[in-house]
Amino acid sequence: MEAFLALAKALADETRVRALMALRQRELCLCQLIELLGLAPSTISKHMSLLKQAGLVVSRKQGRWVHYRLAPAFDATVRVAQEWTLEALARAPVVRQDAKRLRAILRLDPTELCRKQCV
Amino acid sequence: MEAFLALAKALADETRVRALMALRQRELCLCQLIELLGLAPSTISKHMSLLKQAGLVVSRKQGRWVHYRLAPAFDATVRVAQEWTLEALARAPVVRQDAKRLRAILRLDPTELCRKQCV
DNA sequence: CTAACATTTCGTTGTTTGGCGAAACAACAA
DNA sequence: TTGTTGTTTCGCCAAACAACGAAATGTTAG
Repeated sequence: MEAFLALAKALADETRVRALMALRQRELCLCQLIELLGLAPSTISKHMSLLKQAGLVVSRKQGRWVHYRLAPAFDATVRVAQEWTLEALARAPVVRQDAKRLRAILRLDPTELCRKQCV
Repeated sequence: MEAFLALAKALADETRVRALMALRQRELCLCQLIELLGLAPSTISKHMSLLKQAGLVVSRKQGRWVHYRLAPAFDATVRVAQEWTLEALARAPVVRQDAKRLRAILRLDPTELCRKQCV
């Protein structure tokens, strides 16, 4: 029950599901998610931490950067939650818009991107 | 996105998913859910209203009583949400205990139940 | 009609949650 | 070392939410 509620709560916030959808194709580092979602670093960090605790994403530290990607779901409940979300939101306007903006963000140099955010 | 978030939020509360699980086999009237879940009538009513708005349950008015049952899910997103929940929580201790208590509630003599039992 | 009763709505209260900024932390660079 | 930088933690505030009781609603019984 606890694990299920953690999943449902993780999916009950628009910012978090937008982040989740952005990870569909590739892993992203926190600064890229910050740029995409337009919220404070501490806020995004907290959201990603919640998604991680629920088992929906995993993180990988590479130097100073933390990369997030969809969790390989060994657990059936997590896998169904992921599939449910991906399927339900694939055509949502916000998600499509994010996908477009993400392509632009990925064209930028990650280092420059982070520097830009520090201003 | 709105409909998805309504579903996720509806499933992000233990009382509501317990109610949902109790409706697996048969429809129940509000007073039976009140008895099962042990909360105030107004609280349960509000929870059921939320589940209904999300599309997870439907209600049927019969006399003074309102019966709730799982919604026949024509919408794929709703159906997957229902299946995800039913599958994930089928073996949860609280849910099993509720199922047991529910059998007792359904066995109670209507007269003794005064305000709680439905015909 | 009036009374009784199941349910809903409304207003209040205490808790949870999402947001931010400042400071702490961690990893690299000079 | 010292400074820079990406991320996280902490403390705070405002909004959202779950719970209750009282009052309103709607329905059947007398």
